[in-house]
Amino acid sequence: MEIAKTYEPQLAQEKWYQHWLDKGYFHSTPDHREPYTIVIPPPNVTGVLHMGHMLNNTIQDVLVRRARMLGKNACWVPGTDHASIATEAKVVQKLKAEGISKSELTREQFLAHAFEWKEKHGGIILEQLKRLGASCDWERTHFTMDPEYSESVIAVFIDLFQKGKIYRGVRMVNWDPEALTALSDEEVNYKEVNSKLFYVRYQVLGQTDQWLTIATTRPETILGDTAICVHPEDERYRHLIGKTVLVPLINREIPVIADEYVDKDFGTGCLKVTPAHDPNDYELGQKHNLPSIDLFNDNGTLNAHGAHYEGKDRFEVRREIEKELQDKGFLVKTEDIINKVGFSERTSAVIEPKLSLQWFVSMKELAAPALENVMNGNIQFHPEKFKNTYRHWMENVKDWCISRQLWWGHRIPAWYYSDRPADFVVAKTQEEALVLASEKAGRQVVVSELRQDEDVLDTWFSSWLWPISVFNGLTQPNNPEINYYYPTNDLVTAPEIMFFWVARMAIAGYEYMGQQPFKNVYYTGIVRDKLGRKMSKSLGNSPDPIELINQYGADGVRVGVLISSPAGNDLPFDSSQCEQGRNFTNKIWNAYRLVSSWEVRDIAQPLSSKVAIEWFDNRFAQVLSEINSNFDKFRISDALMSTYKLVWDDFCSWYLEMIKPGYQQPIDRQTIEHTLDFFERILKIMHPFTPFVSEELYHALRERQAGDDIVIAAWPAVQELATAPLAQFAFNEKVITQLRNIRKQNNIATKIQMELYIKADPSRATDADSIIIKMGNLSVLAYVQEKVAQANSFIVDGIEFFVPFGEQIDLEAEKKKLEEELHYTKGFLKSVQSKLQNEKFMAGAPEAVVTNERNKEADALNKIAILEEKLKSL
RNA sequence: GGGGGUUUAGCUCAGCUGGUUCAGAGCAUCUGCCUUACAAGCAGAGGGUCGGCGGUUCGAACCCGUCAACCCCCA
Repeated sequence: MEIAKTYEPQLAQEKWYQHWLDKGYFHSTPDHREPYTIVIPPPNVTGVLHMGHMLNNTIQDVLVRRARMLGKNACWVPGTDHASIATEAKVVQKLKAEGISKSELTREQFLAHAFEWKEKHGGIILEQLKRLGASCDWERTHFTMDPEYSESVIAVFIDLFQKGKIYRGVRMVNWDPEALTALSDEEVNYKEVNSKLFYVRYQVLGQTDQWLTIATTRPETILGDTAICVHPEDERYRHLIGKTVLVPLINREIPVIADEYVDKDFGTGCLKVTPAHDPNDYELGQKHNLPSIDLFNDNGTLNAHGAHYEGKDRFEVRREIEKELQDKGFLVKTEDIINKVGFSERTSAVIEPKLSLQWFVSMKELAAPALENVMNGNIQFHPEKFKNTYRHWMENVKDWCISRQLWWGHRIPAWYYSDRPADFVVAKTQEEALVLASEKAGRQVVVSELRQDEDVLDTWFSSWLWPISVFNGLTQPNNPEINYYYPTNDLVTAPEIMFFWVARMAIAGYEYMGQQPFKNVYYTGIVRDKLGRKMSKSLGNSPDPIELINQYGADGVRVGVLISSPAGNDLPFDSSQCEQGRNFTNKIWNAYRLVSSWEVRDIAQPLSSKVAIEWFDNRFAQVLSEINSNFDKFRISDALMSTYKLVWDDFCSWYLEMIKPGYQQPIDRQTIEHTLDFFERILKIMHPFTPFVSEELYHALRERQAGDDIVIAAWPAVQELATAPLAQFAFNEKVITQLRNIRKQNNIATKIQMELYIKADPSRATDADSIIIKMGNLSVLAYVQEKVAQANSFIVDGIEFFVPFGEQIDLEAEKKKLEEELHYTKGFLKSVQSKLQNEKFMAGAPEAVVTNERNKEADALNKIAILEEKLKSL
């Protein structure tokens, strides 16, 4: 049968993925083997695959596939995250497009729409992962809002509340006036924008014409001022400390206070303090016991404190108040400045710092074991440098605001039984809440009085339980699965979510399992485009991974994203890398074409083949241990590069060429058997990187019994290494390269045979000379006592080689070449000798180093003698 | 403003305890080849004051100091 000249990946991909699924190879259940567990960083349920996922999941699949081949019980748990704010924003948008506004709907109606959306789009991303070849245990697919998962989230909330770790408090939060919710700090993007700095003067009370001028970018908040603050050592304002000034337009009296927080050099050195609308002002307000005046409604319009601006939008008020301040003589001047403003990641609305009643987790104590166990290495970070960042954050950890004013998510299990904020209980169900409320209130509370908190929990409050709850470790403690799979082995994720996810999983792991959730954390880099920009949907610079797979094959893309992606470093992605990956799959495909084309006969084995087999056997062992050690150190791209070179250079360029029979000649049985064995070993170590082509060729290579598939084949064992064949080959390689050079320089075609004379004792002859004869296409290889005149010559490891000149000779060129080499060697000798003549070197350097230098000197002297003699003879 | 990191070939990166791993790899480039597995290929070659300056040392890409550029995180 004719085999295609190029590898066509698509058929193999469908065929083998389905085969693996049919055989249940990815499904894991606890057994006697050592477990190897990875939980996927759950992508947003309605997301689609982007290049970041591609990189991240390829790495996980490589690790899982190798572990499986190493005989471990490999379990890769997939799933999706409900991603409360992102998903809710998408649903709101979709409804808006249909002319439905969220405010028209009840909570139940909205959730019905949301679930419908989730059913339609959820899981798309998981199907895409299958295209990539991800060997997840799909029977274990989880979703962070599955009933049992939700149960564990609520249980943890209740537990932490009972332990006093969850509290309700008024805090300054990032308020999104469009989505009408608080956001975590991580959901706010700060951008530089062009703003105006307004200089506004406040009259000092009791003085006829004394004014104090402040600078602000937010004049609309003037109505909420409750103090003016200056630096205590600022000579300009010292005399005003303790005095009272009047807020412009409304003439409210506020004090002038002093605090070192104020930057004397910014603006006028006077700061207006609006505790309700700025986090720093809030701190100042707390410190100085200032009242807070909240000016805004939730949607960003002004409330009754806004006086005659009540009901108008904050930005409209900014324009109007500028004019009024100007008209009434309060505006001194304005300046253009650039400042940083926070925007909502989801709605792009300008964030309004806002005081509100929210739920918090008190972090300090909870975080302690999670910090300690990363620092002491129980949890290892790869690369290690991220430990510093982690420590810095964990040592300064702040309380975690976990409430979100959304509907899509886990609803906070708090029940209020009156209008007083303190009158609530935390309970799993309404029935339990009723009992607790009655106890707490000291009276019989009735169901109609109970009102559940409207907020849902931050998404991360569910994903921090991921490694535990995918095995139902909280709802069914000590079940066989959690006991077997937990702690998991490796976590592969991006450094951006080190704090909101990795750190919090560690915290939950110690709090609820008394153990770390994973042993290693591998941080991937950010995928960037050629210009170094982060790949993002909004920039439109991210290629569609599925398109790439269609174009280059899944194996090609996997190699493409891994080939230059060291841990923790950004990956500058270019589709040419996928081309390199595709070429690699094609290379091994063609190696198979070659091997399969040979006719096998019972003939004698050529000596060169015997030597080649011995060499490759050892070479394989050598590279395999390199690959293993790179994997152990999580140096995935290095492991890939070693594999790539072993396949391409050692196996294809050297080994196959060495054993290749002449055109239309048969091959002997011994050699082909060894070759098939090598081929199989190579496919095995390729498998984690290129699962499809390796499975395809594994089956093409030999008849396989049912159940003999490479995906579950054993990873090759490391054999003992004989160094002699490797050294011999390295020597021959140099000789062959020199011969090729001579061919090239003298335009001698490959098919023309050459003669080679070696000036050395014939006892130096070895079986390996057959390799030189074959690869150099020599008619003669002979050992001689004297140098050969009229010949190209070269030196390898101190031995002279001669290739007699043919018809055309270029004496001048040969002479020039020798002179250059002589010049270089003399320079080298000089540097070595100057070292040896340096008394300080001789006194300070260790014996071994000195011996080395002496050897270098002797070698150089020898070489110079040979070169000089050769020059004379020309 | 605070913290962390990076700087080695055109690009992306290795380089272990300071010394024969004598500055390396892959890609790209150049030259010659359609040699019967593969032009998605083969063979060969060129290319770097290891960011600058100063120091320690017999010896520095590696240790110390300093300056510079870039990146990330937090505020």
